[in-house]
Amino acid sequence: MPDYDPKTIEAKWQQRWEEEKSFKVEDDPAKPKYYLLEMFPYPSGRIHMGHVRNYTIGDALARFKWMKGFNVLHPIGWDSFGMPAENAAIQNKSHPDTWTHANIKTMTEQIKRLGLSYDWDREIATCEPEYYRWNQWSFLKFLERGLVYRKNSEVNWCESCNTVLANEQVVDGLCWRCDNEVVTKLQEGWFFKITDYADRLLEGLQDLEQGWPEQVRTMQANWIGKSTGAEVDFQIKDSKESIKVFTTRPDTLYGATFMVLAPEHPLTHSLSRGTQQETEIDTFIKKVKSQDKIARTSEGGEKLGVFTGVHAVNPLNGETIPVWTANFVLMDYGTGAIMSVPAHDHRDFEFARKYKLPIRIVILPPDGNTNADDLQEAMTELGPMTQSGAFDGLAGDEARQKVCEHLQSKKIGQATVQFRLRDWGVSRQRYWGTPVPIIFCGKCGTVPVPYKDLPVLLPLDAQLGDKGQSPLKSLDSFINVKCPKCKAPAKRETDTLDTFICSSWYFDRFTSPHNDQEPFSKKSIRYWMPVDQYIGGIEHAILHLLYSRFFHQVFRDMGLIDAKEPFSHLLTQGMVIKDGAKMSKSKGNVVDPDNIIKKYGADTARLFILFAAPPTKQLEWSDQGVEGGFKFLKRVWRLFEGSKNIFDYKPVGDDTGAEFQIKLKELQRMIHVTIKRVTEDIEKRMQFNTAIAGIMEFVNHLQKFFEWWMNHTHDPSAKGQAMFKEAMDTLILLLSPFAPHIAEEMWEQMGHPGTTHQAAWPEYNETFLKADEIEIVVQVNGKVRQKLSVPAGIDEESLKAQSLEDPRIQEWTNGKEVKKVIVVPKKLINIVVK
RNA sequence: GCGAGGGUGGCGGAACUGGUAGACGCCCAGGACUUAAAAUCCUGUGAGGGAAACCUCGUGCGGGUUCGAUUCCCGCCCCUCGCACCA
Repeated sequence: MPDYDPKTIEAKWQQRWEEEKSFKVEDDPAKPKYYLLEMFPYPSGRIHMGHVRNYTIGDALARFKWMKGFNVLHPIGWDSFGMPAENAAIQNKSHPDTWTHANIKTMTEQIKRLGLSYDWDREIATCEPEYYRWNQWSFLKFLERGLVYRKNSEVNWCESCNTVLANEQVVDGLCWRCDNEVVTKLQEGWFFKITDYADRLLEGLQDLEQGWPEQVRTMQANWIGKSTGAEVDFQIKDSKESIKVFTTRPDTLYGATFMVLAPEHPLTHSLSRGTQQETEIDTFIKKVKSQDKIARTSEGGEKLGVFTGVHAVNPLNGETIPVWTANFVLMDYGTGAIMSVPAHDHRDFEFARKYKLPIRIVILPPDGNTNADDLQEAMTELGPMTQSGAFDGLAGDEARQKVCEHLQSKKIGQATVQFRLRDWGVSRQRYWGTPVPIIFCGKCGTVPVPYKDLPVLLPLDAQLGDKGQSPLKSLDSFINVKCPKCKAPAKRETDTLDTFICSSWYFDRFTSPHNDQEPFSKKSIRYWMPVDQYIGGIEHAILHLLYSRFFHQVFRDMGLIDAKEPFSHLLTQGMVIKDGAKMSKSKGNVVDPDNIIKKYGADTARLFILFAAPPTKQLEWSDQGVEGGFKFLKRVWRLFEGSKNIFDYKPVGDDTGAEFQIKLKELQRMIHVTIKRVTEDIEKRMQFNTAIAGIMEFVNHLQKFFEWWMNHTHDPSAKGQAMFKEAMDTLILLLSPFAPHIAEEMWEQMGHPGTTHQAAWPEYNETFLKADEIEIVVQVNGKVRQKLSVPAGIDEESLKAQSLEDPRIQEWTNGKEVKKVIVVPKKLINIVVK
C-alpha cells in the first residue's frame, strides 16, 4: 500500500488545475453567480499565516459553491502601490518597481502551493498603468461631480512616512502603518468629499444587517458619527458679530449660562482685541495649540479656559452670558463654539464648577428638585422642560422640535445635522502611487488632464531620495508639460493618490480585468456585483470598507453599477496567534507557511487552520494540532488504499445476515447524517471546524464498518459494495473543499472523470436520516438515571410505562409520589417525584 | 465611562430552538505490533469517592425563573476589541 505522499499528489493536481484553467470563469447569465473575494494582499515579500487563513477560508467556500452549481468568481490580485516598496527600495538601493514585482513572483508561487481555486487569468496589480489609469479616471470623474477639491489645511503628517494621512489613518495619534507620532501641519492637498455621502453611508448599513457583523457596522456608524440638533446664533453684546453654536439639546437652551469658543475660533482672537483679557487670551491660545493633541482630546483631560472679556445674549430669554474660550472645545467639530448648559452636560458641569460659573436646571429632575446647588453631577437624561418660559412641560423629541421651530421662525437658528466624518484627504507626498492627473497652468489655473491623455504614467526612471521625499518634485521630464487648454508651459501635480483608492474599486475591476476602454464593463458588473462573500481582517473595518462603500455609491450615482452595496456578506476572520500573541518577527513566534507545506503539504495546513477554530475567532497555532491534521489525512488515505480493492471484486456473496443488514442501514444513515451536518455547517453557519469534525466521525465509522465487514464476509455482496462505494464517494466529496488535493487523487482513482469541484455536492435524503432504534434519556427530578433504547416510533404512553417500570428508575421512585412526567419526543423523559 | 464580544477538562474547541455538558481533535497513560524505535491500531482520560455497580460535584462568581439552565432574567468579577471632552 503506498503511503500518503502529499508532495507528489499536490504537485500533480496543482499542475493539472493550472493547465486546465480549472477555475476560469466567464459571465454566464444562465447560471447563478457567486462572487467570492478575499481582501487582496499587499506584496510585502512573503505570505504569512494570516493570508493562509484568509485564503483557505475563502477557498473552502469557493469550492463548495462550485459543487453547489454556482458560477464562481474567485479572483486574486495585488494591492501593489504603497510606501513599504519605497522604503525597501531606499534601503536596498533598488527600485520600488523591481522590489514589488519580485515580491509578487514569490508570493504567487507560495499561493499556488496552497492549491487555491483562483481564476489566474483575472490577476491584476494596482501598480500597473492598465489599472491605475482608472484611478485617475475616477479622480477626474469625481472632480466633474464636484466631489474633489483642493484646500490648504491642517493635515495629519507622519514624520516617518514623510506624507499626509487621512483621519481614518491616524490611530490613537499614531500612524496606522508605522506607529510613529502624527503631527499637524499646514499643507495644500486634494480631498474627496466623502462627507456628501455621510448619510447614505450610514443608512446603507441597515441593508447590511443580515450580512455584516454588528461590530463592523457599529464601528462605521460611530466613525460617521451623525448627531441631530440645532444651530443657534448668539448675538454678541455691543457688537455686530454673532456666535453660531451647534447643540444636540435645543431643549436646554434656557439653561445656557455661558458660552465657549474653541481657542482656534477666529472670534476668540478678534473679540478679545482691546479688552483687558487680550494678553491672557493670546497666551492661552498659544498654550493650547502647543498642547499634545491626544491629551487635549482625551476624556478626563484637564479642562482649561479663560474669559474673553465679552458677553453674548441668549436669543431665547435675552439673558446676558459670558463668553469663554477653553481647550475642550474643538474647532473641527460643529461650529467650533458651544453654548454651555452645565446642569445638563457633564463637560459643561465640570467646567462651571471649576470656574464658579452659574448653573441652572431647565430639565425637571425626577425628584422635582431644581436647586442647582444640590446637583452632584450633570443630569443628561431627557425630561420635561422647566424654567423655560412658554416651553415648560414639553419633553424629549417634541420639546426639541418645538424649540427648533421657534428658532427658525425667529430666524435665529434651525434644526441641523452634524457628522464626525471628515473629508478624505487623498494627496500623498510620496512617489510609489498613482499620479494625480492634474496640471497647474499659470494662466488657466488647475487643469484636469484630458481623458484621452490617461494614464499619466508614473516615471520608472526616478531616483529615490534617501529620506523618502518624492523624486517627482525634481523630475523635470515629469513636471514640465504643456497646458492642455492653452498649450503654454505648465507644471504637473506631483502628489500621488492615497493607495486606499486602489483598493476602493478593485473588486469591480475583477469583473472585467482586461477592459482597456472602461474601468469595468457594465454587462459584467451587472452580472457579478455585489460581492456575495467578502473575507478579510477586522483591521479594515473602517478604512478600506468605508472608502469602498463610498466609491460604490458614487459609481452608482454615475449609473455604472446597480447593486446597492458592494459587499453583501462580510466575514471578518480572527487573528492567527502563537503562544498567546500575534505572530511577529520581534516576538520570534512566526511560523512560515512554506515550512508547513514542505513538511506536511497544503492539505494538512488547510485542514488544521479550518479545524482549529471557527473562522471568526482567533486561532492559536499549534504544531501538535498540525500533526493531528496530518494524521487524519493519513488515516483517510489508509482507509482508501486499504479498501479500494473491494470494488475490483465481482460480487458473488450476498451478505444477507440480519446483522449485516443492520450495519448496512446504519452506514446509510451515517452517510446522510454526515452530508446534512457538513452542508449546514458550511452553508448556514460557516463553521468549518464542526464540519470537519463531522467528517472525522464519518471516517471513524467507515473504518469500523469496513473492518467488521471484512471480518464477517468472504464474498462481498453487490449491495454492500454499492453502499460502501457511496460512502467513500461521499467522503471524498465532503472532504474536497477542505483538502482538495487528496480528494482529487482519490476521486480519480475511484474512476470518476473530471475534478471534484465539477462534481455535484452530495444531497441527503430525509428518509435515511431516521434510525430504527433511538436512545431516550430517562431523568428523575432532572437527573439522568437511565438510558433506554426504544423503537423510533414508540408512542408516548408506552415510553412512559417502560420508563416507570425500569428497575433502575424504580430505585429512585420507590415510595415516592410521581407528580408528573415530562416527555420530550425522541429525546428525553423526566419523572418528577416527591 | 459607553458599545460589542467572550469566560466550558491539561490544551484547541463542541453542545444550532431551555432537554444526556465536554462532540471532534491534541496532549498524557496503559496495551498490541516490533530485536528496538518511529508509524499504526486498541483502551482509558472533567474532579472527588468506591473493588465494582454506581454516587456526589462540576460550564467565571452570587441569586432567580423552570420538571430541567452552558443556554433565559437580575447583580457582580475578569478578559478582548472598538469608541471616547464630538457639544
